[in-house]
Amino acid sequence: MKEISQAELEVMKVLWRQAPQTANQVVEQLADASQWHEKTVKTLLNRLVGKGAVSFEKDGRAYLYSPVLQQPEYQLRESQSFIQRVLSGRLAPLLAGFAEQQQLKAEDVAELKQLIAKWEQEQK
Amino acid sequence: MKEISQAELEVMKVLWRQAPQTANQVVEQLADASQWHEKTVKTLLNRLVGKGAVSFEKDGRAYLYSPVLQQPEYQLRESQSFIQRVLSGRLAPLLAGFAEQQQLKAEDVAELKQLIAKWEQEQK
DNA sequence: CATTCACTATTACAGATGTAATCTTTGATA
DNA sequence: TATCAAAGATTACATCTGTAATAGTGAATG
Repeated sequence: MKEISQAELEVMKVLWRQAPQTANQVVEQLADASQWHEKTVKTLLNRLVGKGAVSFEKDGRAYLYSPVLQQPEYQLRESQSFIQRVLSGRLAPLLAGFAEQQQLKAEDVAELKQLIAKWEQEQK
Repeated sequence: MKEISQAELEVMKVLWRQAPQTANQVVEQLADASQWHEKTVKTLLNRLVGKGAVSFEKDGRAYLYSPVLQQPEYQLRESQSFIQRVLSGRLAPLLAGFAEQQQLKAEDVAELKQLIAKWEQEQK
């Protein structure tokens, strides 16, 4: 799988929220947030198909697009490469970055606690 | 400060380990690890100077290069942007992935606990 | 059935990036 | 002092990216 660019990632996010979707559905969602022209979004969709990250099936005149690459896999892969490349293999600086942004919500903390509990179970 | 590309980052890492260094010192360290031609490394150094991430002072015929952008700042900035761009501001999915791959280390968990403790302090 | 739309496919083009090669300058050497 | 060699500066060139515009095609409409 080829690398996915930043602009392409925004398109993937839309497809990850819901799939399949027509090009126009994707365009609409991105028009709000990003000011992108319809043609731009369609180019990005095409490139993603070329890269094997998105597939489509015909539905009459239009196509229905779906992600091939799934978000959890993408996030894991990118995180691992980011941690190696930028953080020299250490997760801690990333957590620190998170802390400084002060954007932890109660819900997140609960989730993190659960993760820790599970992890500690497995260590025994 | 402009973005630093992946190849440029490798040059920064060498300068972060030690500074100042001549172009040739940098070249030598990268020749081992990366197969880069001398000219390539010098181009990267130049681009980094152009981007304001590296400075130099003359030392006779050669230049001595030093990082302007420091590694901790770079790591923090990149981490925050990565958290937003790739993780949509949420840490849990990433950690879940790591846990699943048994890549979560005790050190990471300790850091995570601290993060949570700090958060809980702030809530009071 | 001919024409027009609405889609997709193809093409465009400038700036960034990877990866060097060539040009210019200047200190070192014969 | 004239020449050479090594540093940095400039130029090169294919890809990738961001951001569209234009061309082609088949389904819907008059």
